[in-house]
Amino acid sequence: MAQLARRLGVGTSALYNHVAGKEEVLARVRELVSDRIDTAVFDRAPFFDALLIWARSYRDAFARHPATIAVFATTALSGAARTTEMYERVVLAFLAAGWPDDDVMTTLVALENFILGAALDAVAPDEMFDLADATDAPALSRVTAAGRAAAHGRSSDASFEAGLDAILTGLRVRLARLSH
Amino acid sequence: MAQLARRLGVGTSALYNHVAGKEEVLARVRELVSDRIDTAVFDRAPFFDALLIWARSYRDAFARHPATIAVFATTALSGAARTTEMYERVVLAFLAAGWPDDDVMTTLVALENFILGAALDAVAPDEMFDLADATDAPALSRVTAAGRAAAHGRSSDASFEAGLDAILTGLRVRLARLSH
DNA sequence: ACCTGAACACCGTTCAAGT
DNA sequence: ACCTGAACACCGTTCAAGT
Repeated sequence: MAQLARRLGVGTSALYNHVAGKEEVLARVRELVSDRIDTAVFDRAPFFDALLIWARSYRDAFARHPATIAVFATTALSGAARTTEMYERVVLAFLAAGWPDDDVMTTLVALENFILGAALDAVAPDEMFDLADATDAPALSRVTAAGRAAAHGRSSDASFEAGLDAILTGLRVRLARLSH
Repeated sequence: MAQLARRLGVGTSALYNHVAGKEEVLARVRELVSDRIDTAVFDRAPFFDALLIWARSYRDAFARHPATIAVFATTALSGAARTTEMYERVVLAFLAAGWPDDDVMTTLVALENFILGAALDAVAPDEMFDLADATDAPALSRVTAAGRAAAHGRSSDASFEAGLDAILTGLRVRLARLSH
């Protein structure tokens, strides 16, 4: 709140004329994040293709607000109407794809878990491992170097795409299994 | 620090005789978490079976320290020898399974992203959606109710298992593809 | 309707002073 | 070697006072 007020060139207490407190500010930021998630894609693309686009926009939207990811992941969404709207659209896409009612949320949350974890990783420093420890971990330092050389651009992007590809492959299998 | 000192029945400043600051405390907790992750399983079980056990113990270990998940996911590990040790063991298992050098870290981090996201979800309240918003989102509230009825126990566990199953299925396909 | 400024109960960190 | 207690620069929130 202090930081926000400073950015606005105003006293901290002035904020309380507009919001109830820190919690409301976070709830509103969550709405801004939700607005950036592309749900319209479910209208124009096949389910699994749309899921890929949706997941990418989801991660990007959250990565714009690093400090809030953990808060949002663990805080119940109350008074976040536009976020609920986003969920409703995705749930409808799952159902239209033939997903069984009792497995939609389980699967959606599983996918979300990966997306939020990847959003955290996206805002992490690219160099997670010290060179100091490298001598004690030869295999780790070797594959880290090999991975960095292979991945053009941010390695966090490569991990996100790899994980997303894997989980969507697995979900195709899951859907086939569930609708035996 | 204040909370920790209070728990120890000591003044806050007394802590600085033992640790350099808050950051060192967090680094040490990270080591405690790493110690709880089962890496020995890679010695006694086939790769993908071991990966399943490892991932479960990883999530459980982190879920024990909710407040630290986001910090650990975004903070470089310096002076975390036992955490590096954990990574080294897992990397060796990937290599032994025939994983190509330049794709080990990409895949490992992808899997970790899911695990950390699931750990965040595990400490979140079980009721994420208000009943108030339910009227505006009929499909969401229907599948939420159906999911809760189907999942015996915590729904976050069901999501973790579903996601883990999907991602491991996808990784089997990925390994087969990479070693064409 | 919206701001300021003082006040309160908190933080993490430092440092002189004690034993 | 390890603690206390005061001090400092921060937090989020409340409230009386101003315009």
